[in-house]
Amino acid sequence: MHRWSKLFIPTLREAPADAEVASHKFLLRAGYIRQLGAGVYNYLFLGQRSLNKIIAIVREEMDTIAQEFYLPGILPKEPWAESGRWSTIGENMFRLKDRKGADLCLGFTHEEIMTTIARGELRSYKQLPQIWYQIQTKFRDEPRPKSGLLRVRQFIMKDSYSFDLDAAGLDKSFDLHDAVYRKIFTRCGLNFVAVEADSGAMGGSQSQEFMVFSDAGEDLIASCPQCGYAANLEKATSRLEPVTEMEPTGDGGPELVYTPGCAAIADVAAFFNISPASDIKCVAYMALKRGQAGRPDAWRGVAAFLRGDHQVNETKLLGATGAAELRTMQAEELSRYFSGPAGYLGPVGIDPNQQTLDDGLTVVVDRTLEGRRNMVCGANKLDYHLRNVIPGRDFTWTLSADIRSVNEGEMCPKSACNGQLLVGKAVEVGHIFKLGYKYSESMGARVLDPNGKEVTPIMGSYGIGMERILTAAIEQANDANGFWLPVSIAPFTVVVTVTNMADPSLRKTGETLAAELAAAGFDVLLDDRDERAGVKFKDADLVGIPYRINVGKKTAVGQVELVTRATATSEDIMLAEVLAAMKEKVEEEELLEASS
RNA sequence: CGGGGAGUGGCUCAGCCUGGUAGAGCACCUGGUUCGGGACCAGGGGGUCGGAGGUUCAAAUCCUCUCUCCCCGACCA
Repeated sequence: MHRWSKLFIPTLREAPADAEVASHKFLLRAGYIRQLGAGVYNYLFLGQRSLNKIIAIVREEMDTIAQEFYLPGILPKEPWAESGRWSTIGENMFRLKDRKGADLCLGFTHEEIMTTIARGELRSYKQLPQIWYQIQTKFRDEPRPKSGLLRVRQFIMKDSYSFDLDAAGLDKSFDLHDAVYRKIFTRCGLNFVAVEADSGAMGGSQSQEFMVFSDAGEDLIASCPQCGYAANLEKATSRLEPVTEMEPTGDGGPELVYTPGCAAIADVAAFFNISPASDIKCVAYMALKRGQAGRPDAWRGVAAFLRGDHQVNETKLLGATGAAELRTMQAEELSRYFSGPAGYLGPVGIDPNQQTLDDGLTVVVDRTLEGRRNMVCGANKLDYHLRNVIPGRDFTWTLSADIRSVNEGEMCPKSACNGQLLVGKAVEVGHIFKLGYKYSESMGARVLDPNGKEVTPIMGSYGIGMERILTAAIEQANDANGFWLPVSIAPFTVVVTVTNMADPSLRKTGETLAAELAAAGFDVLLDDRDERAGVKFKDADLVGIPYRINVGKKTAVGQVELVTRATATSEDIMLAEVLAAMKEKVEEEELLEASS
């Protein structure tokens, strides 16, 4: 049992002006955390207590499929140089030098380090599979830390790594993680969804994120309410309604039309009286091509063409082109690749590269343009557009790919489903993905297979952000007065609020009740502060404890109030029945979690 | 890195435009009265106004530089 009067729980009546999102405000107001710097926080008593519970759940579940390690947070340069990431990660890695001048960095993720262990020790297929994990502090010099604990520069991560003999083995390790992650998030009371995610330009065949819907989230998720399809917008696809094509004019060939002042899609659509879906828009990028085999990096022009009512998805475009980075073209670059001004760029008359990211202009068209007819596009000439343009007949491209973001309301991509997609913001709490051979290959991890042949183990990498779990839990369960956590991760299960400590009988009843609850195994906080009842109620509502027992006037008739924070409901209960009632409450909650 | 905003007791903020040597509410300490939804009265402690430089008789206030934090974007294995 803990006594509030002896604890450091610095609640705030008002949220600091810096806090914007709900979880940030409440973590501060409830005395869970205090800020030390941008994206760097002190975790105080309640915050640490909750995190410890989260960690315990993660550890307990991970132990069913993996072995816990603990790797250093301060790391030498060499493994990173071998994998190539010392140079590709860039500014997000905290770097430092030791007294001898040797390069070091702070742990950002541990693929390289785990791989050094694997290559040093694993010799035979008989030793596979291996799944190794750790729960450890990670350091990332984020360009923009934000939203309290949501995006920080130091955080606690459960990261695991699997080593398998072949792809089938990796599938199994991946599926084990999928199942365990679902258990973990369920036990933490999160209302989560598993979504398909982009696996990045660096190989990797499958990637899945675990998301909790919240407006504080930084990712956009497309989901189908009918069939359960869900994907990160970076990956999501959809089916489109058929488009009514325009009738050709004149001889049906491209026709130059004077369109003064019509640089924006809306202007063009209005001028021709067409839907933006019949217009072709152009977004011009410079793409960074990584130099192969010691050759230097180079910026190459990329023109993306897609429907006027669609938006380029830069993650998809990165994947389609294999570029390392994208940025939009600047005026002087536009004039190098195009003859016309911005607003009048079009695909007709352009000579696309044969090879992606070669010297000239790489032309990428969105798949939805293929098969379309009689479209309108810029004429690469100020104040002129072309109509009757047919992709394939009137222009060609370097490659055609899905490079657009789906929009809410489009049809679910599953052919058997006719649901309409929803798009919502979400917080990423976990990510599992199949790495492939990138690290094992580059760093020389090898084992002998049953035939005595040397083979490279295939890897997977899996992460959970501890603070993200806490943050997401708060985001999904708060009101004007505070928040409530699931019993499993709350710092305390129940707070016993003695409404008036000056009354010896109330004090004694509260003490006895709290002791009984503690003896029965509940995490009990006794609010024995010499404060007015109103102050105690406000604090109790604020700090995330799911249940409260008010020891007040009704003790005269042998009763206390049991308040359920989530529903803000109160029931009068005989003192003798409190233990049973609390057990019932907690069991109900666990059942609810288990069935979700 | 681009754009915007903010740094004044622990918190929320006023004062700045138009220089004259710092205030309110909450919090804190003491005493008293209260005691079921952030009480009241009285007394009290606490601030080199983010930092450096400059202008001036005089700077929280004007000027220059700088640091930090927040928001939008870029970015985010």
